[in-house]
Amino acid sequence: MKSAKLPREFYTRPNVLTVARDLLGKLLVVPAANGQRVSGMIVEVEAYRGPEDRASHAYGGRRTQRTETMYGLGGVAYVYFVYGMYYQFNVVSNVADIPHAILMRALQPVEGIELMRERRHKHPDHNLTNGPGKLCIALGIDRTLNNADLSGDRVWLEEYQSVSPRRIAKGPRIGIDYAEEWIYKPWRFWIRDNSYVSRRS
DNA sequence: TGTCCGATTGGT
DNA sequence: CCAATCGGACAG
Repeated sequence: MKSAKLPREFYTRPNVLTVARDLLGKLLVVPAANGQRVSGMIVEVEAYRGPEDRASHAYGGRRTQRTETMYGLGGVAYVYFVYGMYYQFNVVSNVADIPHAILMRALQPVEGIELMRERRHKHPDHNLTNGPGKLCIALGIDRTLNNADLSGDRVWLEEYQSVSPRRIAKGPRIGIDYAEEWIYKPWRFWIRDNSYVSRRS
């Protein structure tokens, strides 16, 4: 079957948890410099629901140079830099001025695996894209892709595999110990038993 | 401008 | 368990 980029309407839906779950099984594609497709199936995500979500960068309506991307119309990439060395790739959802976003936490490599191995030097295949920082390295994602339109040709998502609700697991998000009561929201979703899901908690 | 700290990772 | 490593947010 022919793959098509997900339509704008996929991203602009109001419930960020629904959009997050629906991202599982989709293909994230980032062409390399030579045009070669490098891609992975999304197997783990986390939803961030600003402004009420204490874990979100947009908590309390915080609107700065960094968070501005999340206030745009759904269907763009929100890429930011953390811990002095890693990028994180998010998909912005909902309509303009509602700062919802979904973090890609893990992928299952699909295309361009040789290039991923080079970029993730010395790591075995199961460790190429099983974490939010790792998948950005493997796919060559950096801050130049911040605010990139997902209907454009620099980065996009496609239909790939359908995932039945039975196969979707959920639990608390990772690495947000500062988020008070929002720590416990089960807004992390992953494909059950998939060996590329990130391990840490 | 100064301080604090992070939506992580890899090595001890 | 902990260091690496530096930009963002915010106080002053």
